[in-house]
Amino acid sequence: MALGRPREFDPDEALDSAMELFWRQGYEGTSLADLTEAMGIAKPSLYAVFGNKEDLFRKALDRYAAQHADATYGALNEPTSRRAVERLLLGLAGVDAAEDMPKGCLMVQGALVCSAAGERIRQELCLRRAENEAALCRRMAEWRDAGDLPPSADPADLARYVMSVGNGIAVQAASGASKEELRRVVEMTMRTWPPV
Amino acid sequence: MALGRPREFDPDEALDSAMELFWRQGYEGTSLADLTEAMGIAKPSLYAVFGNKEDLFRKALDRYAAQHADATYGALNEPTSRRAVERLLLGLAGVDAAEDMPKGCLMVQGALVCSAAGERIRQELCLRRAENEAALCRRMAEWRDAGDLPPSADPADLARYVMSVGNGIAVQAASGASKEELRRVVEMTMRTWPPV
DNA sequence: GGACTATTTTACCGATAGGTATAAAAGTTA
DNA sequence: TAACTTTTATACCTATCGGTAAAATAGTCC
Repeated sequence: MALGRPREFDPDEALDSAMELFWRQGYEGTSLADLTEAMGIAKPSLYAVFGNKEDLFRKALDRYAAQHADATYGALNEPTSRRAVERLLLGLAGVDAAEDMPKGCLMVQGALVCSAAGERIRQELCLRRAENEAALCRRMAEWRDAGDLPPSADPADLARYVMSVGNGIAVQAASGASKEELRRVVEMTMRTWPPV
Repeated sequence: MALGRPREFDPDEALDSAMELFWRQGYEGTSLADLTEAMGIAKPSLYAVFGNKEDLFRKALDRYAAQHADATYGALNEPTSRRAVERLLLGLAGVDAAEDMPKGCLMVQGALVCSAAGERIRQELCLRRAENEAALCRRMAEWRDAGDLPPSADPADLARYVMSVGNGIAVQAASGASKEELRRVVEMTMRTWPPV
């Protein structure tokens, strides 16, 4: 096995570097020259292992989800909406304002708007955000049906409200807000949960 | 007066076109070719009247503020925090999801992240968002001192919380949320105001 | 009508964008 | 050692980026 010349770089490490760069500068704000320099490889190696720029971004997005976002969305497993929403928002605040990582959320600032060339990536991010909101919406319905939320509560409205706060936290983080400041935003949101 | 060949385009109309394009595609996502096509003028005319791309964006930002944002922030003149915050958030929702305009907020999505070349514009937007939050913070202190908010209320925390919801609404709008959906986010936020 | 002035059009600039062809290099297998 | 396979580095491709020089054009003033 292991035919041919062995690869000189670790694809996972290189993907981490690409992810951090996309996170910090966005999809269209990151050039292939930026990427190859940060990843420590040349363009042909990048294309051989990761495909084109769009493929690489999708792989970086998957890695972002696995390493940073998924644990936060594990909050949906909490038995009560209060504990879940608090854990979710605190998790987002922690990821968005971590000391050693880019500020903000890759799923928000990776391609919030873009040129025509980046439209497919923008829609991909829109879809992922919508999926997260839909998952939260389904859980809201379960909590309501279990009596954890009032029968009059609208699951879609509650999910959209929580994700609005979460996305707002992402913008505040990208603007330089500290983790402690964001924690206080979460605290104020939770002080009045549920808002019905 | 009026020496020389008369200008064939209306600078205000051209600036409106540029503003809408920056609003829809962001600072770096909008090329000079995009701009000149939408504005209906050639590059030398653009440079003569508006300066370079960065100058043009700043002028578009000023026009955005004058035509769309300033009226919303007039909500700060309301005598009570409840009326002000509700008017502010409803105003943002209305601007961010207006039918005939790009979705979202230029001050958020104009340059939330960018390449090194756009860093000055990103900081300019950060500064403007911070100024808006600071203005809201000052009003919160006044409302608190006037007895409209509890003495324990922290103006900075309240302002950051409101702007988080506002920025979250901007992201939701850019993701396709309708004005009615955003209106319900505001309603839930106001149902528990103040969150102290 | 001619001089003057500002705007238009056209063509162009160097730098960089994403992407690839080619061939040298570094291993494994026989 | 020779054949084979994969990755490497180098050089290059076309298109587009932001920005500008030069000349043609369309008005006003005398």
